[in-house]
Amino acid sequence: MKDKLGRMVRRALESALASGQLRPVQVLPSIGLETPKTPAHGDYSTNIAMAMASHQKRRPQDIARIIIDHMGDADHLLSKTEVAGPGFINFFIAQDQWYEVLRTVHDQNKAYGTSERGQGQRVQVEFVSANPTGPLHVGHGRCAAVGDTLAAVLKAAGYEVEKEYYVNDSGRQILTLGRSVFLRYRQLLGDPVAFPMDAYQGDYIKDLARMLVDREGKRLLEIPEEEATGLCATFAADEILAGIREDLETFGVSFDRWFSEQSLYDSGTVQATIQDLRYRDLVYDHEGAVWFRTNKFGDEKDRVVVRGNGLTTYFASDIAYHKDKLERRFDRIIDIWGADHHGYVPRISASIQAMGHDRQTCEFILVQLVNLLRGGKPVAMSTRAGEFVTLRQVIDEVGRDAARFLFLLRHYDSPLDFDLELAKKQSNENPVYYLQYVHARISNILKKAEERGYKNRGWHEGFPELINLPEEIHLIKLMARYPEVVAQSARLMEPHRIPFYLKELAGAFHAYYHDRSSHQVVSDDAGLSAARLFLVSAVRMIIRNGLALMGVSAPEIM
RNA sequence: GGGCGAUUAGCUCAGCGGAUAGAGCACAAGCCUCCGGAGCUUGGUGUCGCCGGUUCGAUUCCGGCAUCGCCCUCCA
Repeated sequence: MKDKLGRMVRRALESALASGQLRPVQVLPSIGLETPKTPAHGDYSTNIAMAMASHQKRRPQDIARIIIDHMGDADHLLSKTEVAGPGFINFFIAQDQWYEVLRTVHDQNKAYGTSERGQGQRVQVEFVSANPTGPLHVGHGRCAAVGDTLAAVLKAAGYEVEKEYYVNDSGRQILTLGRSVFLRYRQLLGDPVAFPMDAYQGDYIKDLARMLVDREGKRLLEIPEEEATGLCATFAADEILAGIREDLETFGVSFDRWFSEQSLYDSGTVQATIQDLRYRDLVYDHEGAVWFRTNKFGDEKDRVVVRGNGLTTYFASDIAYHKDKLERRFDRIIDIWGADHHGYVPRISASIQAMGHDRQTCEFILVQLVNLLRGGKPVAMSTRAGEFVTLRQVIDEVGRDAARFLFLLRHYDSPLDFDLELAKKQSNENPVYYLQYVHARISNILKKAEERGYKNRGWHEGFPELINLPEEIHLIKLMARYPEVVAQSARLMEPHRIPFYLKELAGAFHAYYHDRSSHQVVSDDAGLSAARLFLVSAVRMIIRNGLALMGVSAPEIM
């Protein structure tokens, strides 16, 4: 609808320019169509006349009038066009055109809302990527929900999307993990060895040690400590990673690829990358360490890639990792991180640029922290002491649907208060049920309709023009906006726009549904019933499609 | 001290440079002979943190200031 109108305005503008009634322009201005807040301002409006006013040296109202005079409307899309306010052109869509929206929704069904704006460009979305040194916690859950939904939204917008999890299965934190497990292992076997503060404190370390005792007995005490620690590290990391995969699967998040950091060392990519940088004089030696000239590319200072002790930093493998990503020829690379990593952005951007790519190729989404509450009171969390509420616990307590939905109900820029009690409430304070309820309700209506002899097929044979109440047209207008919402969500990389839109649609439906005196869907009037079934089943499709983008189920009964 | 983000109704938050800034919660009063009350209807609030700038037009963009959060290791 909007696209169609946009093309009409463009043609009118071109025609007006060709006629000489408007001064020639270097480039055709882009035509912004928006949905006015007030219905009195039409279904769509454009500010094009005001935008051109200064260049044209004429009153916006005059320009608007000229454009309108050049507009053709062969399809009778519009019922009224007017110039209003300081120079807006307001368009009123003819009522019968809205029925087309219902047909489109039904014809496209699960594809309704998708678009081609991505033109098949390849996008990689990397998210979660938590170290395999402990279970996922709520913060990772938010990143998982945001990343998975963004990927789905981008896919719906015509991008080819790959989801990836970067596994930090190398480096010091893995050694610490191995050491922690080995110490717990020794303790379990009666060795009263001290457990230091810098080891991982969580109870899951003890569980892993217990598994090792069951599996290996005392064997690890009889081999060199370094070897034993290494075995513990590999064992623990594998177990924890398996747990992470399982948790994410339960959360409905799947990845196309799990990329191992260690593989970058095994293949020599890290060393090769540093060599390459050295060859191009992008790294230098200083005080025994090797530094990357990130400062030359916008970072506040240079960064160490090889420490004085000869070990590479996390940053070193991350450069190699991003080099690998770049070589995989994605058109866009999106990294989703917790906001506490924001200081890392400039150095990654710097390294992208240093490797000869446009720094814009890699985009970053920084997801703010999650404050976990229970009944309004903060839940104590300390990773250091190993006390945190895991994603698994949250899913078990409030359910996957509520968790995913609530994680998406804030712009990722804002810190999120996640209240466990609220998430469990089946009331109007908890919006996820509000949406699912619409789906269940309409499902029930359709079921009742079938029982009364209205066959599914028959709805299409109804007369949509019987749908003509203002509330009904309002619902259709909302439905017409859905593809724009998805496209916008993709363009701005803002998944939260989906649940906000769906809440609005759900509210409009509930209001419609409740006025039974004039809106009874299934009645004795067969034609009207068929038409209204056509309307509400379209609502159901959109609710289902939107929830699907968020990874939230659309139940038929609740 | 430096960086990033935020600041909109009592609370939690939406808001694509546009016209009279919205929603949910909370509070109050109503609504089931009915296709599911996990619902609906009706009530009213705002110096859009402050000061400048750009613009025909700024809650929106830019700069400064204030406040809050996070970060600032040869940690990951």
